[in-house]
Amino acid sequence: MAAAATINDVAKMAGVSIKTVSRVVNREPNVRQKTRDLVLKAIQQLNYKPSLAARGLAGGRSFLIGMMYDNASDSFLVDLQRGILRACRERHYGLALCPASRADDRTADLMEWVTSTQPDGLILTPPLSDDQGLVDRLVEANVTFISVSSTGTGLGPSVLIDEQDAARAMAQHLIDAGYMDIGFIKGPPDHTCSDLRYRGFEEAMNSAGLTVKRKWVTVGEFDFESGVKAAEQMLSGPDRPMAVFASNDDMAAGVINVAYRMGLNVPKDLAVAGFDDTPLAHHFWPGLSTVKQPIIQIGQQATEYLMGLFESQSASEAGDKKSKREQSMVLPYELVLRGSTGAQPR
Amino acid sequence: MAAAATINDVAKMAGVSIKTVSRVVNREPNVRQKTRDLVLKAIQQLNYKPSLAARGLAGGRSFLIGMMYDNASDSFLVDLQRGILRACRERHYGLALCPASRADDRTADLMEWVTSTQPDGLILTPPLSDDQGLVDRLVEANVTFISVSSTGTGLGPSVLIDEQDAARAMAQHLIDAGYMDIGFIKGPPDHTCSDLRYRGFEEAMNSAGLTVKRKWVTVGEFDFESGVKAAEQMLSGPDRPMAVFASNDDMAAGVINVAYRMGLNVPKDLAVAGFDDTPLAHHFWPGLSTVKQPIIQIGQQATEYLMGLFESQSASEAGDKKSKREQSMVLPYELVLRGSTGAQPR
DNA sequence: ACCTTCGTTGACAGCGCTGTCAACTACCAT
DNA sequence: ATGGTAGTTGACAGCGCTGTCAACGAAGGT
Repeated sequence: MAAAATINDVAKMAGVSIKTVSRVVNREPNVRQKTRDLVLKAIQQLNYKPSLAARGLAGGRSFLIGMMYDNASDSFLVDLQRGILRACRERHYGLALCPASRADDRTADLMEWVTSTQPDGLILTPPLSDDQGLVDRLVEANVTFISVSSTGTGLGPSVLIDEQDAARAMAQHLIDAGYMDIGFIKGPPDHTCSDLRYRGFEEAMNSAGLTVKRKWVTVGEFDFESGVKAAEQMLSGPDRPMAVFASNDDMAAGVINVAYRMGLNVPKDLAVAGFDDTPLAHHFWPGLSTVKQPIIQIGQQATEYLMGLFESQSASEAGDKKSKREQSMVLPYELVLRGSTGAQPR
Repeated sequence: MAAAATINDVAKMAGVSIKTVSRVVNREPNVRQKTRDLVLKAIQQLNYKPSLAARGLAGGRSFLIGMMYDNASDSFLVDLQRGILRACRERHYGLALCPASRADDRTADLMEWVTSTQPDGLILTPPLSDDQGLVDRLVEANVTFISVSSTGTGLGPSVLIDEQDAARAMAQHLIDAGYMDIGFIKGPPDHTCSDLRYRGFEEAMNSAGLTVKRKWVTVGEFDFESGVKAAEQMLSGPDRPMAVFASNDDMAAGVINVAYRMGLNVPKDLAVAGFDDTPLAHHFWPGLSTVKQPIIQIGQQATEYLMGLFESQSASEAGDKKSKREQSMVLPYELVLRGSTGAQPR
């Protein structure tokens, strides 16, 4: 393993003290431009990379971003990681993963992970970001965090899309395509997005003068099986909807699956729409119309925002914690229309 | 943030020196059982977790396992991470992710990541584990690594299933089910498993006295689109196979997709088999018959093996590097039979 | 000219741990 | 007893970096 250059080498080469190098690396103020250039040049020439371990040990920080997740879809996790890593790489941060356990006392487990890993900031994915108990403990432990794809509990900032508007737009698309009788499969109530997506659907229906039939609204678990179950229930009676809007793709896949089994043609006999644009969505025939969240971007932005948070926090220390809270960053979604709602064949 | 206990606290509580605590934490020999118990008790009571940063800095190690990947399927990545994390957690190691860039000089990029992150060990996933250029550079840089789900280049150990036998078994299943004319979609040639899977298929065909028709063997890219392309080609002529065995699920999904479009009933008109058991496989109707690799277990075992490697390496230092090489660990696969090959409906 | 203030820089301690090495304790064979 | 060996423990330096604080020089006010 090639011996990596240390801060000492850089200092010697630039003819300054190691402290000055440290200042340059950390973008601290009060370094003359000339000196800074000198140091930067030396850093480049030696291909110097600061040691996370040493920085962490000396500075009392870990240079780690934590990502806590549970139960999320694989593609969501991988894309989010991609975004986070992209942001981390520039600033020489590392990513520490924390999959939630299935243990009884999950919150305690997670908090133990936090205190033992000591990440400088934490990214929460749903449904953890909607877990009031967990969030309370995090605030109490003074951990800087941000949630993604969820409004969260109102106790931390978040990066997300306008879920309600996205659902409204998709429902509108169904209505525009001539589908009047539309069923809806909600997500589990512990995800705040479940409610928002439903409200968007409702909004579109109402403004089109259509009524939402109670018996065509069911609750699922965001997984394939619950989509199957919901569809079986919704499609079995003589009075069945012309379209089903599922709160996510996995459940929509379940609906399509049931439709096939019942010999229904999609989209002729039944239109189906999903949410999330998982790889699944375009592997189906016909392709599944869905809402695409810019997950990678969400991950990257959330990470950058998070870093800004704890860097400013340690600078000003006490004080304006509250001012930073409750802020959220809304990114644009994309309606992806495929064959399952009668759009172009793929 | 609750102040975490340090090694000093533990030492004081147990009435020993910090060095002894260190020995216990690191499972070093030559500590009396009585002393060890005393220390362990103190560790438990204080809920002491050693600081990765300090350990790394002092010991010249990073306590990080690196995971390098490129282009793998999301579910593979997430499951592998799960396994690795499981192994890491016990031993207080961290996981550092390194997604390969699309850059021209990918190898240089990866090596830079290695020298800057300094993981104690590296886990390579296909196709990186089959990249001779990369592996050579790793050996040269004296990095301890292991590959998963791939025989690799013969330069490092690996943890995997018997791909050839698995493919043989699946092909045998098709033959037993009465399918005689079977097409095959290979994976890309830079994955060693592509060849192995094909050989297993060939083996089964030959031993059943069936001939492999050249025009029914195509090469794909392990993605959905290439499955579509291969299927279109294979199924368009008047002389088409009764079954298609695709080297992975994504391509098999492409085949099923084309079958639907062409109005073919699966499995009546066309049986389809895949490989990997991605979530996709049971989201389709009918369910896709496939081979399940115990990915989580592979990740865990690979990690444990890897740790054993570099721990023994630093102990004996020079010497038997070669004896450890070329070893591989074979885990059992599972044939998952679903509707797409005429097995029970789901 | 003087003192003040601010911007710029470096000396130095120490973060929590491990490696080295020396000391000390058994215990065995002579 | 005597020496030798192996097992057990602790003192201490130092890993690469940052925080603190003090020193220095330049700019501005009187």
